[in-house]
Amino acid sequence: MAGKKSPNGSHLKSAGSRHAPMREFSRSLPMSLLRAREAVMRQFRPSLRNHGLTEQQWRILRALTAVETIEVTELARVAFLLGPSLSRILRDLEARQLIERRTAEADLRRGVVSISPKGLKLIEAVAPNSEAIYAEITSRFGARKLAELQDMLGVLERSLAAMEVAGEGNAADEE
Amino acid sequence: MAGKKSPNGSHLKSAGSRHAPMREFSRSLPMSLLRAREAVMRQFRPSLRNHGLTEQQWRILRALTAVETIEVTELARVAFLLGPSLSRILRDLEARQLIERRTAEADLRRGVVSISPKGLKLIEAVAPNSEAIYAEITSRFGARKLAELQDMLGVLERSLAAMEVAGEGNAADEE
DNA sequence: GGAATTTGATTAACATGTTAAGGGTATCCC
DNA sequence: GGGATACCCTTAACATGTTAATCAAATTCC
Repeated sequence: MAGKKSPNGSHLKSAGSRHAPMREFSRSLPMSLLRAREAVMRQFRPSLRNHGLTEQQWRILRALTAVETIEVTELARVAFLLGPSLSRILRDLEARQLIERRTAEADLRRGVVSISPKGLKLIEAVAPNSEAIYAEITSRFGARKLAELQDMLGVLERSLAAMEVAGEGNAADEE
Repeated sequence: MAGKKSPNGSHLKSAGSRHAPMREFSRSLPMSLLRAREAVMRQFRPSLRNHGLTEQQWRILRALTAVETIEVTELARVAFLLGPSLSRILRDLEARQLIERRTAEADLRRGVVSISPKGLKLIEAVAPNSEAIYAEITSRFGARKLAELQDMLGVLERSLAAMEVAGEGNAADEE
């Protein structure tokens, strides 16, 4: 190892700082959620990468295995991707022949997507490994605690959904 | 509204599908964490945006207010950003004169960063609104439940940290 | 003390996140 | 029935995520 590592590489501010002691940064809810999610995804990424898939591409293919066909808008909702990201990814997945698309006869604006045989084959190659990793995570953290955590996340999500409109007229920061 | 909205825009697969009933996609842990975090960040982004800051830029400035100076590597750890992202953002923040940088005298490889007066002023302009939003979230979800949730996230994180090395030799997916 | 190695930071290249704008269809409604 | 409107999807533009490669500086080790 090069260089004697300084204790932590930073100098704390003197007590006489003129700022309120804001909530310790690393303990904020967004950071907690970000770190937890990253800790989880770090487990999956190598396996996906070995199969030439990104996390988002996997999400899409994975969602497609549950249905015969699905409209683009609905797919965006299910895979939790924004329209522009989805457009790009579908273009690439189609070029790789992992999915098939056509337009709805009844409404030419709508696109309809389905997974291809080649896509299915890929999913089947990756799924066992993913399942094993998921099982290991469940085992380490505890199945009951995992279910409890997901419940809480769901409640949090619904709690905040109510704020969407309520906090719209928040003076101070409007343009 | 245009077009009669189909029930859900997708057609479920027939019961005779040849695939195991993988865990319902939207209930996977990664998706739960992603949706929860997005629900939280959706509350903050508009305010940050009104001040010309992205989420990550805010994280960096926010972290800088807690210290007099900090080395780039340590900042990356605290703000939970990868080196390349941090490099780009620091370049931009420096161009906007929101931060100041120099190199460590003892080790010319290391960069040392601090927030500028202008950066501090910006933080002080944004912080009250962020605090108010955070307080509203806490109030809606419940302070006790929030603390409990963050505990669980911390435990999850540490549970998975142990997997990093253990699962390295996982046959099947190696190159 | 100098070659080999390690380290800190940046750059490169590609994929996605995010917001705004555009283009083609479909619906409203007069 | 045709202009206004709403909708679906895609492009555009810029910022970040992610991995690999690069470059300079510092260590190691002989």
